[in-house]
Amino acid sequence: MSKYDPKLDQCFSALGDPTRRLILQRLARGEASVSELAEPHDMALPSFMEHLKKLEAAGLVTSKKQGRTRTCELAPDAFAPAKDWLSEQSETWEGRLDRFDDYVKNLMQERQK
Amino acid sequence: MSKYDPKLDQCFSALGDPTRRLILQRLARGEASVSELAEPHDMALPSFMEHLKKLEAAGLVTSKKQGRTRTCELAPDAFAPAKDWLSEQSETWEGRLDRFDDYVKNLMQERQK
DNA sequence: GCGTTACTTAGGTATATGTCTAAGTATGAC
DNA sequence: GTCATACTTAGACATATACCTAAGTAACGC
Repeated sequence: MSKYDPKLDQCFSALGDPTRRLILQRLARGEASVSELAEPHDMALPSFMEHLKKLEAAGLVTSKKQGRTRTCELAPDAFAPAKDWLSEQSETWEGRLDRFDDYVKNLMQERQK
Repeated sequence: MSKYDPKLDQCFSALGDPTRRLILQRLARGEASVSELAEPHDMALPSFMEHLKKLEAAGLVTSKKQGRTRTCELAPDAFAPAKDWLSEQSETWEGRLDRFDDYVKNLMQERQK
């Protein structure tokens, strides 16, 4: 049973922003430098860096600096914790004991329309 | 290819809060009234209702009021959009053309240690 | 070494978020 | 009809978030 995990807060919150999801979609195709990543986003660089910082804090992205260039990469198994949590809930839902009851209840309501 | 979808913002943001994830975990086991849901949370009811409102806005929860009681339920396929987005990224990542290159690069780095 | 590039740090602002208390409203029970 | 129950609405507040500009710093490249 999944207990409360503060890392999931950061992970899902990070995913809740369109800019950050676009960064992840880009990184899914391969590593990139900060300026490469920033280029399509109409945003000042410091603002953009904040997004990268959150992705890294959430464990979704890793980065290393070589010379003056920072290269970012999708973290290995970046999405596993999020996917696992979601799957666990889906499975609980699908395995509910009262599922048949609900099914019947809905059917009855449909007929009354 | 997934374009920018504002519904995913709400969905992932909703998941980024521990109170809301606990609500969803509870609802995965079956429907419940607002007060049943609120009971384990040490929080004023109006504050708690805000969380429910966000879950509903995100399409994760549905609710109907019968008399003075509002019953909440996990939305059908609540987690599908989130799971789909995550899976799409994982697949892109796993299918990268340069994956073998990376593998070799990592191997070389390991040997230098 | 000097200018250019690629970030970084500092500090500011506006809006959103998560919480509260106090005061509704609508139902159900007696 | 009156009282308790189950939310709801309204309004306040503190912190977090998403952005900005301006001014660093630390490599390259000639």
